[in-house]
Amino acid sequence: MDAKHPVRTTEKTLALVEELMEKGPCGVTELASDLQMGKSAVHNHLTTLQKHGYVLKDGDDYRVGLKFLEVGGHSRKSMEVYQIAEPEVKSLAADTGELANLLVEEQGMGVYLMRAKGDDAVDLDTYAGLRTNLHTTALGKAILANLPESRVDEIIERHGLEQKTPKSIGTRQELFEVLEAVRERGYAIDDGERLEGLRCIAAPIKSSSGEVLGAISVSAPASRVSDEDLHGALPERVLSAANVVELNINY
Amino acid sequence: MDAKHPVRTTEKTLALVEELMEKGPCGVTELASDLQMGKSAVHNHLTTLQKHGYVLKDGDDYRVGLKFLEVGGHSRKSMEVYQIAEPEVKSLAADTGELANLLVEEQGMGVYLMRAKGDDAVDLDTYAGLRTNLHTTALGKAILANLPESRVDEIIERHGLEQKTPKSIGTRQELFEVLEAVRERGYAIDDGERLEGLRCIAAPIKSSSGEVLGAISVSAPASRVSDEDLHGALPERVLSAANVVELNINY
DNA sequence: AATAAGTGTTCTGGTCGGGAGAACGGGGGG
DNA sequence: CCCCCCGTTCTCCCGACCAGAACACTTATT
Repeated sequence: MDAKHPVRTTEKTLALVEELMEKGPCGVTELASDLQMGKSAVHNHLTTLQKHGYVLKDGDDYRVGLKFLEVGGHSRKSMEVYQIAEPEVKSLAADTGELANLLVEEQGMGVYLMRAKGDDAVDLDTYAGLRTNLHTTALGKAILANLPESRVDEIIERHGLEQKTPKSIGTRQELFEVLEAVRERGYAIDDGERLEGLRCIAAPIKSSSGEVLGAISVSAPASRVSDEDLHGALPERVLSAANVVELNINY
Repeated sequence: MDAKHPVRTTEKTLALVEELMEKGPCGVTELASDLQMGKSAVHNHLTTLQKHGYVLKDGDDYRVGLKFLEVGGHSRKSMEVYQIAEPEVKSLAADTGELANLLVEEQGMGVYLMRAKGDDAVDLDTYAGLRTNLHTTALGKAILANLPESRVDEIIERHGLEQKTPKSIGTRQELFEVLEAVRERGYAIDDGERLEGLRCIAAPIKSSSGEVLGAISVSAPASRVSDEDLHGALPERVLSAANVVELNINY
């Protein structure tokens, strides 16, 4: 489903925003050379974005503005799965003392909708809105395990199976074996695949018709998660949270 | 500082996104008639936005995607005042049991960066990213009170003094009197101006050079805030939270 | 001080692409 | 079965995007 008649001007604007996001605040000339555009074009785009609040000027540098947060925040707020799961994720974090997360799938990528920190939680560099490859996290695996096989293949084709660490899943074969195990267990595990020493347990949120709406997880340092915990009390607590959300969504 | 050579194509894209945000998911024809554009133009813009994750297609309807949350979330995460104030706002909410907020000023408007709910917190329809006129909230008044008079006048000229409720501040004169009182007290109050029965106390966060970086607040139903609390224990707790943030920002 | 080299901003014209309008395809209701 | 309305595709013309040059500053260097 590609754009047959892409609006090139809009694509330039978006490229500008994303470049500005990655590099942080910077000036017109630098952006122009990075994106191979003329200075005047960059300037026109930036002032247009500024006029509408999407970009701000700090002295001579430009940076992305909070208008994106308004649009994105509104979008998130209007998602049923967020509204219902939010309190559950918070209490999951409070009960376990660890870091709890909520992820949804969008265009084959995982998007963190929120994170809640318990009293002892590790501080990962995730944030609301962050995108990640589904096959690299427990959250993503919990979602993939509940998508039709054809859909999973589409996602592999579109985004590949990038290996973040040596432990990452690297082949289609390996992925499908892991997903089968997830389906049997009912929850997904990440034991140091994403980050050495970090253990993660995730459970899917499914609608009454069986469609996956997202996934909930808890992340904790391996030092606080014994091997028994990894397949005992912790998954149970995560599954129970996911279950409460499912019940509330399906009335 | 208006755009001298606005990129009209980009403005159409942005208008499309904002219309889509306000109306929620809807189809090409409806958007086209709302924005007085041709169907093909709308379609081209939407597919372009979709290609980059800013818009999604649900059946025949389009809706805004979470890419905005990624950009906005990244922008928020990179703000020093957010990084430092976030834990303080959370503990403010936990201590008081009420709703705590963090607001910053951008282009003359207030933008909520976050909200944290205590155990008894009321559930307002604010969300991270929401924009509000500064003169209508305690948070905004705490900020305005610490901006140069000329800046306040610019903001009045740009955004007016819209009256949300009959109690709202309606004239420049009235606003400046209120701001003077805020400066003397050190904190701002909203006693039912924004919402009948809601009381709100806000304190500014200032850098060592005296510049306002944002404001912190607590919102609670009037039934739980006695008149003594309104000028006693509660402001003290809010001021202390703001103070901790100031100390951490200024090292 | 005067110069040079960097910046962001403005201006203009040519040319490339955005978008109106018409045509297509397909799904749903009378 | 037909009709109406939807999203999508197509084509061609006119308008707008943007390269490049000129301008107005600030800052570093001589």
